[in-house]
Parts: sequence; C-alpha cells; structure tokens
Amino acid sequence: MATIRDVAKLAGVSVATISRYLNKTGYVNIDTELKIKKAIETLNYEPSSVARGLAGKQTKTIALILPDISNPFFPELARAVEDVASTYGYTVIFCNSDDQGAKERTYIELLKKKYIDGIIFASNTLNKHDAEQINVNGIPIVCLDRAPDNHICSVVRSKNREGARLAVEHLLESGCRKIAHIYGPRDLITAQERMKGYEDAVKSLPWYSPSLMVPGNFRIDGGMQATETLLHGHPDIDGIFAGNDLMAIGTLKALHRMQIRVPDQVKVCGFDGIQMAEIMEPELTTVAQPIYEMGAIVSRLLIKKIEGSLDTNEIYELDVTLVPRKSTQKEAQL
Amino acid sequence: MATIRDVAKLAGVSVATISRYLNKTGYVNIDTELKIKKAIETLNYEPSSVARGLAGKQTKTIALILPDISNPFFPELARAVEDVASTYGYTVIFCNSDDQGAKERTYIELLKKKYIDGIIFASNTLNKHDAEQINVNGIPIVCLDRAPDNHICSVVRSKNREGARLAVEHLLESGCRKIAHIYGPRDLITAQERMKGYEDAVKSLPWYSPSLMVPGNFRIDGGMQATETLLHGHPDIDGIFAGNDLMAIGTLKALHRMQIRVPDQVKVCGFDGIQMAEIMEPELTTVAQPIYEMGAIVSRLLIKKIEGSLDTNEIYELDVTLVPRKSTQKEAQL
DNA sequence: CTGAAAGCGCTTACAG
DNA sequence: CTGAAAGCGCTTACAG
Repeated sequence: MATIRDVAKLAGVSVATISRYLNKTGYVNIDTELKIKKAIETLNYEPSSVARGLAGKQTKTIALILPDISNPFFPELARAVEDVASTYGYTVIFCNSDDQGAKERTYIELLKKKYIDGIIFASNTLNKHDAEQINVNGIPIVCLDRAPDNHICSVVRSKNREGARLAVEHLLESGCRKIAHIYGPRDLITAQERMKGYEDAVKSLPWYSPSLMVPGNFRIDGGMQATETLLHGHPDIDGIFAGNDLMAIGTLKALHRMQIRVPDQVKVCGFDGIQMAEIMEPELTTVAQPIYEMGAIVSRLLIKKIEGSLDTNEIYELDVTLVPRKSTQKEAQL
Repeated sequence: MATIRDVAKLAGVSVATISRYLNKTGYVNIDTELKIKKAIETLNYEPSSVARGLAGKQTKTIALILPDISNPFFPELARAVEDVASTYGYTVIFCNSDDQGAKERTYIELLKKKYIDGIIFASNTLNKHDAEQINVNGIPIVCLDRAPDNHICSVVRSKNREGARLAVEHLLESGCRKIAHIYGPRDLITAQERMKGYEDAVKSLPWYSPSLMVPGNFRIDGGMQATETLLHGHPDIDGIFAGNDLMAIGTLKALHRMQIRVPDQVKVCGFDGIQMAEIMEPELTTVAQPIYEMGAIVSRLLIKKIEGSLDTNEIYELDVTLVPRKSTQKEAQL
C-alpha cells in the first residue's frame, strides 16, 4: 500500500503538505491541491489510521461496554451506537462485561492501550473509583442509566420512576384492584426507580402491602418464579407490573402454566419495550424506553465530548411511552 | 503514561531488551529480567497497542461484519465471537452491513486502514471480487454460511439441508399429511439449502405441489403474509415448515389471528433455535443451529489463521438438532 | 544475552 | 502557502 511519502513524491510536494490537505488543517494552494488529489487517486492512497493514531492520538474508535449483547435489550442499543458512530467516521469495539467489575476493569486497561477515543458505558458496576481512573486518563466517557456518583460523566437514561407510575396507573384504569410488583436487582438504579414508581402509585391505596413486591432478576426465569411466589401468597392479585419485559414474559409463561387467563383474570405490564413483548400471546403491554434513541443520543454525546464541543456533564432523562396491548385489555373491550 | 523508553532507563537496559522481554522473543538474562519486571511495575507501564500496531503490523483486533445485530440470530453469535476473541487477547470491532455490498466495502476499506488482523464475515453479499480484494491485502478472513465461490476463505455453517429434512420428517411423524414451506430470500444459501431439504423430504409424496412453497423474507411479517397466502390457496394444509424461526413466529401469529389452532389443526416448525422460539405460546418446535458454537469456532479459526497455524481453507459443517416443542405435538400426547 | 539504529506512517510545531 | 525535522512508542534485523 502507498504511504504519504509516495504521494508526496508523486505530487512533488512535502509530506507535511499532504497531511495538511488530508486533515484540512492550514491552507493549501489550489494548484498543489489538484496535484495532490491526482497523486492520491493514481496511487489509490489510504492513510493509515494506526499511524495517525500514534502521531495524533486520535484513533476514531470508541468502545461500547455492555453487560451482555445476548440480553434482548442491548442489540437495538448497540445498533444505534454503531449507526451514529459510523456516520461520524468512528468504529466501535464492543465488550461484554457480564456486569462484573473485574471484566470491566480489564477491558478498560486494554482500551487505554489502544488509544480509544471514548467509552460508552451501559454496564452497571462501574464505581466511582473506576470512573475516576478513566477520567484521569482523559478518556471521555458517557454512561447509560447509572451515574457514577459525582458528575464525572454525562448520563442518558429514561424516566424510570415516572414510567413505572404510568404502568401501574394503566393497570388501575384497566380495572385492576390489587397490583403486585416484581422488581429487578436492587443494586441497579433502574430497578430501584421503577420500584419507587410503583410505590408512588399504590402506597396510599387500601390494599397496599409490602409483600406485594417480590424480587426477580430481570430475567425470564426470575419472572416465572416471582409470579408463582406472588400468586401463592396473594391468590387475589389481578394485576402484575414486572420491572422489565423479560420478567413480564416469565410472568405470562407462569400464569399460562397455572392456567390463569391473561388479561381476564390477571393483567400484566412490563417495562422496556423490547421486540419480544410484541410476539407474546397475549401481546404484552409495556412501558417502552426509546432504546434506539438512547443509543443514538449517548453516541452523539460521546462524540461531541471527544471532539471538544461539549465539556459539561449532564443527565438526560428521556420520555417513556406506555404501549397498551392485549395483556392489559379491559374485559369490556374483549 | 510511561513508555518503553522510561522502563529501559529505569531498568538500565536497552529498549530492545524490554521489547524482547515483553514479547518473549529472544533470550533475556534472568537478572535483567528481574530488573525489567520491577521497572515495569514501579512505572505501571503498559505497552501501547497502537505503537505496536504500527511497528509490528499486529493490532490484536478483529472485525465482525454481520447484517444486523438487531436480528435475534446474531447477538448470541456476536457474544461467542467476543468471548473467544477476548480470551485470546483480541478485541472485536462490530459492523452492521444490512447485507448491502456498498456498506461492506466501505467497512472493509476502513478496517484495512486500521490494520485489523482479520475479519469474520457473517454477511451474505460478499462476492468473489470483494473477497479477493481482501485477500490481496493479506487479511485473513473466515465466513459464516456463505462460501465466496473459490476457496478463498474457511467457512463455518450448519447442515441446513439435512436440518430441513429433519424438520419435515418430524412433521410427518407428528401426523401431518400436507406440509407447506415458507422459504427465505433466494439469494441466501441458507434459504436455498433448507428449501432443498424440504423438497428432498416431500417431493415423492402424492400431495406434493410446488405451490406449497411460498416466499418469505426471513422476518416475522414475511412469515405472517406467507401463511395467509398459503392457507388461502391450500386450506387443507396441516403442517408448515418455515425457513427460519422469525418466519415461524409470524406463522404462529397469523394462525392465531385466523383462529386456527396450533398444533391441533396445523403444526409449525421453524429453523435456527433462537431464544424467541421458546417464549412463544405454543412453544415453537425448531431445528436448532449451534449458534454460540458457530461463533466460537469461526473465531478460533480466524485466530489460528492470523497466528499462522492454519493455512488451508475448509468448510466446517456443524450438526443441527431438532428441538420438539408444543407447536408440533401429536394429538395423542395432548 | 544485549545494544544501536532504522523504520513503521503519520502529525505538528517551527521556520521561511 | 510550504518544507525540514522531530516525535508518537514500539519492533526488528544486524552486530557484537
């Protein structure tokens, strides 16, 4: 492959001029510009990103650290990140952390060595110390959902609490008179916020009891187990708000096995708005996060930070929307 | 950050020796090794991958080009790729091609500039010309499913034809007497092979007719439409083999809307073994590809090629397994 | 077993 | 508007 030196020789100018032309930094005479253009074309020259990285400290590469791409929530997010990254000429390295701090740290070390330009953190275990660690190295970072304590990076998240309230209110309006909640891992801020939203909506109601909140793990199996527990303790439940769609799917499965009809006997609402919700039978009502948009925004923020046009760290809270489907349909509508 | 020069100075040896120590190339005296170790530790030295890339032409980075990570088939594959890559110290860049040749070519250009060590191609539009283009540049490449004509790269795929035959035979055994097939895009080899498998199994049967094969697009909506078409033309169909799970999900949805009971009136079988198949109601019978394993194998092959311990290009055909579920259950078993 | 030196392919002041 | 030169942080023959 041709190098910048070859181009310089062929065009009859210096390497520096080629570089200036390529990066549009500094003026280049129109005539020499033409010569350069021609030389580049005939040589089929492509500048080496690696050399650029070494010399200029910019690799046009960002990293996306997420818990697990197999979790149905993340593919759409990842797609959005890659889409906007690529339109800005960035390339994305993707890392599965399994929400393990150790893996995250290992990746961060690796990424630093690669002179990565920035990191999108969609993982939950990043603590203050780690974030500072990254910041010390001057690597821009933007987080999803979780804000690592001090305002060390921008954060993009949905209105989880409000969304949860919406979900419960929708269940109430659909005729539910006793609504339970299956919550996700307590160390996840999303799970906490959704739990709060549930409490906001029901704590003043006569039937409310803390035993209506049971733990799940944000996975299908957790939703199934929690549902069994729930109906064992409270056979009169007629509404379940699951902290995410996967658990809601588990709920639907469990109810089906128990031969409890949805939405006739029990109505179910999830949270997230993943594709799977729509293919369920009955179709699952959910509070949809703007997943693709979240990915797009977080990427744009990061790129702005990298390119220096953003130096404040703010929290962006995105609106959620209730998507009513069959699983919460009123009897009258049937 | 400390550089190799700092380490050399502190350890009182030359840069070359540090490099040799780091790369385990050439002998290093035990005493100086100790000094080097200490120096590295006190300086917290981490070699720059970028500099290594420039000097040594190895970036320890591979690319995964797939059509769309949002397609439920790919997350698990991507996860496998990343898992094995990371255990071998490689990092993975992921690219969504949407099966568009133009995007693929753009990516390849970009990746070449980044001195990527190798490419995994899970996309379908790579043609002979492109593959040669890559090969000319000496970038190792391994493909999924599709072999670009001449044996220019290794290929990993499942036994699609055999799997399709298995599916149809299973439907026959389950009591079906007229089985239709919804096939995927004709330019995809997987779709072609599965169609052949279907034909293998049914073409000698009395009821066989080419009109029992209708096109889908490998997506849910395609499965729905095809199913409607099918039942319109052949109301007596009692079995449908969809070319992939997404279309089978569409089939289930369409049948539900038409109030046709599965598996009582019509039995349905898909292909792929994605997670979604299991959450359907009724649960979807499918021919499962070893998705994770495919990703793992393809990655190992690529890394072997990169590291020079593999120079032949072969085709690896992996076994598929029929996973019988509710959607094909015999009446007797109900 | 170890060092000096060239080179990987760029960018970036500094002069002019 | 343009060039010479140093530098980014490594690796790799080549000597010794």
